[in-house]
Amino acid sequence: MPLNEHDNGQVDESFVKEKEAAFADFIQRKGLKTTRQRNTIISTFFRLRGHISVEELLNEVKKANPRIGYATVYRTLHLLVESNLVEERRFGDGLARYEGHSDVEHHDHMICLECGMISEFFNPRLEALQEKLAEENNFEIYRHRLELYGACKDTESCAQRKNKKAAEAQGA
Amino acid sequence: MPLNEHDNGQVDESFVKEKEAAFADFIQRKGLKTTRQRNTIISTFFRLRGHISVEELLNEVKKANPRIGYATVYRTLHLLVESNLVEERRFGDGLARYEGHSDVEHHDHMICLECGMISEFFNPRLEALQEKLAEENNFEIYRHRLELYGACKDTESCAQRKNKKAAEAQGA
DNA sequence: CTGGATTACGAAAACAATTTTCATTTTCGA
DNA sequence: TCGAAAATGAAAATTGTTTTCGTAATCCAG
Ligand SMILES: [Mn+2]
Ligand SMILES: [Mn+2]
Ligand SMILES: [Zn+2]
Ligand SMILES: [Zn+2]
Repeated sequence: MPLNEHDNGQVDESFVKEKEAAFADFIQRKGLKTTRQRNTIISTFFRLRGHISVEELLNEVKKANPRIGYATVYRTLHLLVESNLVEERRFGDGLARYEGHSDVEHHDHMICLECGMISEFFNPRLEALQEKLAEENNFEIYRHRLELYGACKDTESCAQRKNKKAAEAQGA
Repeated sequence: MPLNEHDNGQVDESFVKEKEAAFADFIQRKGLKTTRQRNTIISTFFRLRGHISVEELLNEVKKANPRIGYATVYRTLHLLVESNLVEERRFGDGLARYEGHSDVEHHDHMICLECGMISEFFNPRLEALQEKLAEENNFEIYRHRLELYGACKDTESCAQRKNKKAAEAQGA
């Protein structure tokens, strides 16, 4: 079951330019070198939406430059994470996913196990409660991850699909 | 109420017996066979505390029977998970960990990135709040995971160790 | 008790995601 | 422009886990 993003829509150019500049800055500060490949990769990455796997990214990158390989994509993603422009996610399907949108504002995820939809949410009370619990345990939080796995109850309901499956299993 | 990893106490025999019986039941119901190896593995597993990796378990198992191999340990752990006697966890270090204690009561985790300590907590308000947020998003939760990554602030403080490291990085 | 179909075992091979190696190319400051 | 340092890409290596396959153990019908 692929974790699909049901989100089309365009990314605006100024956003991409901003990220490219921030990455260039990071590269500079670290004394690394600007390369054609890295530029292609980050510019491609920030034009994509959602939670992108390495393979997805490489496929897109290859459209611009088919000679770019896995290693460089992996390496560049590590740099993006190190520069705080991108966050790595793992939703339990065995592959790393990367997201660079929503400006590194923290958020958590709900993952529909039926259709793969991933939605994001943020709730200050929830965050505060975590801090409170950490405090009580004499613990200092650097970061956290909260993932809700389940099914959407929307139109065409994934939750219903799940029930049907359960019923079939009974009958069998 | 954090049960921490460095807890040494003994596991009481009745607990182990109970789990062995429950597993035997499961094996029976599924029409599988009772084997010496599986018995060794589960009996070893339930005598261990904490969040056990496959390698840790295999090492212990080999003390009882050195001929048991990885494949059987993996296979038996899958059965334990399927039977709901054990839960699989992944705390981001790339390996699966298994826990069978605390009677499958749900709980979440705080992981100290300095000393590796894992403590467990449960808070009904936090759980309720998640349900409320799911409801608002028209989402049905099957399960969730919440992990707080950070540092303990106890004696000898891991948090302090972290600060020292940061200071050194500055100085360099 | 068996016989023998069924299931399990274990060593090794296969896998999948990711990292590393290494020969070659590119970058960039002196 | 030169050359040290860094980056690239193809391929090999690594890591955690799963599968294969020949052999062995289980267990129930007879
Ligand atoms: Mn997200
Ligand atoms: Mn736990
Ligand atoms: Zn859905
Ligand atoms: Zn600690």
